Amino acid sequence: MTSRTPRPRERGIPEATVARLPLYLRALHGLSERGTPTVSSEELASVAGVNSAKLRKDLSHLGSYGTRGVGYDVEYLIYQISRELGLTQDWSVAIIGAGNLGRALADYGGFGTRGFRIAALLDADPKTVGREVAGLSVRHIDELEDVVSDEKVSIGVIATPAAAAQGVCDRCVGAGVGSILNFAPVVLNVPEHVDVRKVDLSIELQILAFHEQRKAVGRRGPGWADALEV
Amino acid sequence: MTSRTPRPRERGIPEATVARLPLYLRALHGLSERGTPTVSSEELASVAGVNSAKLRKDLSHLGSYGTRGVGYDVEYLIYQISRELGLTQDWSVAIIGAGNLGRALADYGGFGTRGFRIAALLDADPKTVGREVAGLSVRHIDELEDVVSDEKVSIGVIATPAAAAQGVCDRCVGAGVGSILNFAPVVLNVPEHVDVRKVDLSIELQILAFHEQRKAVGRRGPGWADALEV
DNA sequence: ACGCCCTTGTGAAAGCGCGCACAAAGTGGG
DNA sequence: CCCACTTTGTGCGCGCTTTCACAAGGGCGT
Ligand SMILES: NC(=O)c1ccc[n+]([C@@H]2O[C@H](COP(=O)([O-])OP(=O)(O)OC[C@H]3O[C@@H](n4cnc5c(N)ncnc54)[C@H](O)[C@@H]3O)[C@@H](O)[C@H]2O)c1
Ligand SMILES: NC(=O)c1ccc[n+]([C@@H]2O[C@H](COP(=O)([O-])OP(=O)(O)OC[C@H]3O[C@@H](n4cnc5c(N)ncnc54)[C@H](O)[C@@H]3O)[C@@H](O)[C@H]2O)c1
Repeated sequence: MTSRTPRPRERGIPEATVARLPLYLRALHGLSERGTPTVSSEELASVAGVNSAKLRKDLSHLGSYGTRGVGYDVEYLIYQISRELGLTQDWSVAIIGAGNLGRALADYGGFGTRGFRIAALLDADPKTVGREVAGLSVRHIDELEDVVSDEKVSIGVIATPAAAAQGVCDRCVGAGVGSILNFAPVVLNVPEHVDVRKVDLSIELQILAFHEQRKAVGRRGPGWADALEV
Repeated sequence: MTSRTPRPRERGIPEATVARLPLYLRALHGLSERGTPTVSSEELASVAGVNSAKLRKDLSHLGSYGTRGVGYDVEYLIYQISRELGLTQDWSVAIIGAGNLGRALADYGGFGTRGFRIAALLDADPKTVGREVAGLSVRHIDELEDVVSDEKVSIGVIATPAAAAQGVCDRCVGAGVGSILNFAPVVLNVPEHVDVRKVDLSIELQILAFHEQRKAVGRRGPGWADALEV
């Protein structure tokens, strides 16, 4: 019981922690640019918008990289978090669907800054294929398998209409893509070993609407909705 | 104990449930379009990609809208969830920042379909102001307060560069906006009564990279990283 | 009218995540 | 060298979330 765990980083960082590490990383880069050499958990937590105890516990999952009485060395912590997240290597990303969203993503500078390289932008529409976007020529969707294989693409970003998303997803998986970021408003079915994350604007707005309505009901006085009930 | 709760919907639906209701709603709309009259928790859960027990517990927070032995009436459930989320009324949304992302959002049809109306698209750049996007003329950021007040905007979408986001956010809050959807990679500080949700591409990619790296380590055999440790 | 079968709604248990509060550990001053 | 001060790393309890498992409830066939 008192025997300390031999490995600081056993196996498996809590998912909630993983989701916050990029947040810390962003905050640390901000500090780094301002030349700050060290930072306390209190300060860093404040910048990242989280509780300081949570921050410390999160970081403790990577190892003991802080110095008691001092704080964390900014550069060293950036390196450790980056390594843990796998950002010390480059990742090739393919964006499928060169519509409004796909083009905005491709054109977005912030992508490349963290080691993500846009290997290709693909589309099915002949009128869109060949078009130049952000220094990339839009390629035809049938080149997907070649692109994934040649460019070692491991992350696919789906920005096609909802109806086409599952089909595109299947092709990505078949070609060897291991992770998918889905913008289309559908639930994608994938094999066990493939990770999917979704971004859904509409869902976010609906959640905001719910809370907004709650506030409105509060102002109006509770109980008004009873008139609608049977 | 056996006395049934007088109110089916006491007060406060769990946040995790609220976040899934839009998912169910989307699935139900799909079923509705296909003319399906009723659906069981098992089927609906499958379409929405969740566990059926979780679905039933989620729905039970709104009331007892199912029929044992049969399932849920699709249209009725759509209405109940919509009402709970506050989608039976319209919400005015202002998009601030008419760059790549802001224009893509404004041009996105799926926005309006769930009762969200884009009241205005604003920008600070004189070259962008006046430009026509998706039937809207881009207005100057200084009109923000007027727009919010005149159009009863309660939700603000921030699509400006990170450096401008907090300032824009403050102006939104000052003008009376109660909810903010933030695309800029910064943590926004807002008063207690304002809700903020964020969408961050870069974070999503980093989370995917983490898992991708894990898979790679697994294939390569564990323990290889020890060589880097002191 | 009755009983079978299906599905809901929900206790209960297990799991996970959060944050308090504090001991341990390292720094710097005298 | 020692002591006071600062900050980390974490044990612990609490509340939220998920999942199981099943009793209660309702339709439908006979
Ligand atoms: N634009 C937004 O702000 C926004 C917001 C939320 C969600 N979305 C979702 O993102 C997706 C894309 O949105 P958008 O506004 O860019 O749509 P869009 O219609 O502008 O672009 C879709 C593109 O996908 C291409 N495409 C269609 N089928 C394809 C296939 N099988 N393979 C490859 N490409 C194919 C089309 O040719 C088109 O260029 C949609 O699912 C939409 O619901 C968009
Ligand atoms: N494009 C993407 O795919 C993407 C992805 C992830 C995150 N983001 C983030 O979304 C935001 C917008 O991205 P983008 O690609 O559209 O950038 P962009 O540079 O194309 O557009 C930003 C727009 O905001 C306007 N602006 C600047 N200051 C303003 C102010 N004070 N008030 C009003 N408008 C102002 C600019 O004039 C410009 O039109 C950025 O913070 C970016 O980091 C974008």
